[in-house]
Amino acid sequence: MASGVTAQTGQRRKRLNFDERRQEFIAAAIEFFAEEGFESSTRELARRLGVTQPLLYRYFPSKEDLIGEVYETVYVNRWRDDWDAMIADRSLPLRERLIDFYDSYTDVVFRRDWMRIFLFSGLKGVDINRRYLGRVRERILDPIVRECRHADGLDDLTPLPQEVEYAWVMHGGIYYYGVRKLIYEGGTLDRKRFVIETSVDAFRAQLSTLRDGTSPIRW
Amino acid sequence: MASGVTAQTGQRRKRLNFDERRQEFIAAAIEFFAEEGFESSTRELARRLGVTQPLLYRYFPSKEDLIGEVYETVYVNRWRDDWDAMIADRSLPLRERLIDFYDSYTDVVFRRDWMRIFLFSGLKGVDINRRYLGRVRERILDPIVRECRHADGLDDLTPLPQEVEYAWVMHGGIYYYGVRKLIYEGGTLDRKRFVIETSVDAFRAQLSTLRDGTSPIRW
DNA sequence: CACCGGATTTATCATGCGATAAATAAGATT
DNA sequence: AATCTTATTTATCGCATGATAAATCCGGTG
Repeated sequence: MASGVTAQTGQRRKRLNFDERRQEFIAAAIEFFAEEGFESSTRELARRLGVTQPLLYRYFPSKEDLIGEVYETVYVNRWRDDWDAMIADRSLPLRERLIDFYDSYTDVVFRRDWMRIFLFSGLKGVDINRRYLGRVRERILDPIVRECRHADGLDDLTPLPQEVEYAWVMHGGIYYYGVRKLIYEGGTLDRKRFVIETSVDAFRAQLSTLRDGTSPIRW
Repeated sequence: MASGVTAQTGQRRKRLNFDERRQEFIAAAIEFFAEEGFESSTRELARRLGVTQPLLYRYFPSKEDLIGEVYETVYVNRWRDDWDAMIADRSLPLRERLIDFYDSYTDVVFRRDWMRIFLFSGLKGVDINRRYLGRVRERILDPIVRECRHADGLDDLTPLPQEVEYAWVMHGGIYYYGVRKLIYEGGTLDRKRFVIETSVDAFRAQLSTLRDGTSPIRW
């Protein structure tokens, strides 16, 4: 088949420069590996792209390098830098901030490709998942706990370990809603708003009782 | 190498009957596939068992059949039938029942092999995950909500959809604690008890406000 | 001891994989 | 129009995979 003509449609395609073409391949790789797993073949990926398999090796030295680009694009590029500000903007009520943040955050992660890539790479034991979760803790959960402490009139904003652990539980509860709907049930996210509001409210209420020691467990 | 002598140690092994040998293979397959994924080779599995690869086909018609046995053993055989009774035993306080149940439930699912098998099979899109979650809902979450309604003095115990959805969130929060520790962080579960108690307490408190409509969201 | 039957291994097939080298096609440059 | 450049394809290598058939081993039985 001639170049500049896609395999599937036979349509003429504009010739892209190296970087654009590379990005096109990465985008297709995300979709492909998210659905089929990283063990799927470069031949099948090339077939879906309408090119031959050796062409991929013109743009990426190895399959593992291509997968690395997939990680980078999904985990790093989709992270939104305004999340910090959303959480910390004290001109708004804390409840509103947390709900707005999780609305925005789940717009990013409640996507089939994001979740499946995350699950696949986590099972491979790649270090990037650990790094991502470290970032969640530092830039999301710690700040949330700090804002809660501030809203509750505490002077020392330093998060207690049990506060962070419980923030993980709230976070996980919301996240697992997405996993269940998108990965297991294949359904819609029409109760996302309810889940976020309920989780945030329950978290805030429980966090105080956790702190002032009325909870039966202390560390 | 002669039969009855393991490949690795050269030790003599007692000759097992067909069913015992089969179970031995399944147990090894669980460990192996949990760690390496279902795409890993039957040759490597056989190597770890100290037998040759074609021997597996004496006990299982195909790799897919062996994997089916893995599912069956992990999902069905490890389910404990006394969980229903633990949740419904009204001679004990509800809080205690829920905590005891989740202690027991997480003893089963907070295991690296269980979780990884579940994640791998879920990503494969096998139907067994959906069936498992259906069972969780019917035999765990619905009963929990019913017991909460009973404890709150309601006559109609029929769970409302938002009650069940929120029960899923609590369940997911606890579950995700295990995933995070066992899959991503590779750490210990030393805060399991705290996570369960906090989640259960927050759930019970939030469930009432959810029900009597003080929550800002209604369906 | 001789023999039978099932457990296990050896040998092999067809297929698919990641990767590389060489040939070709097509747009850009002069 | 002729030439250069590079994107893309064709051909191929070495290796691993799931699966099958035939040979071999070995414990149990007479």
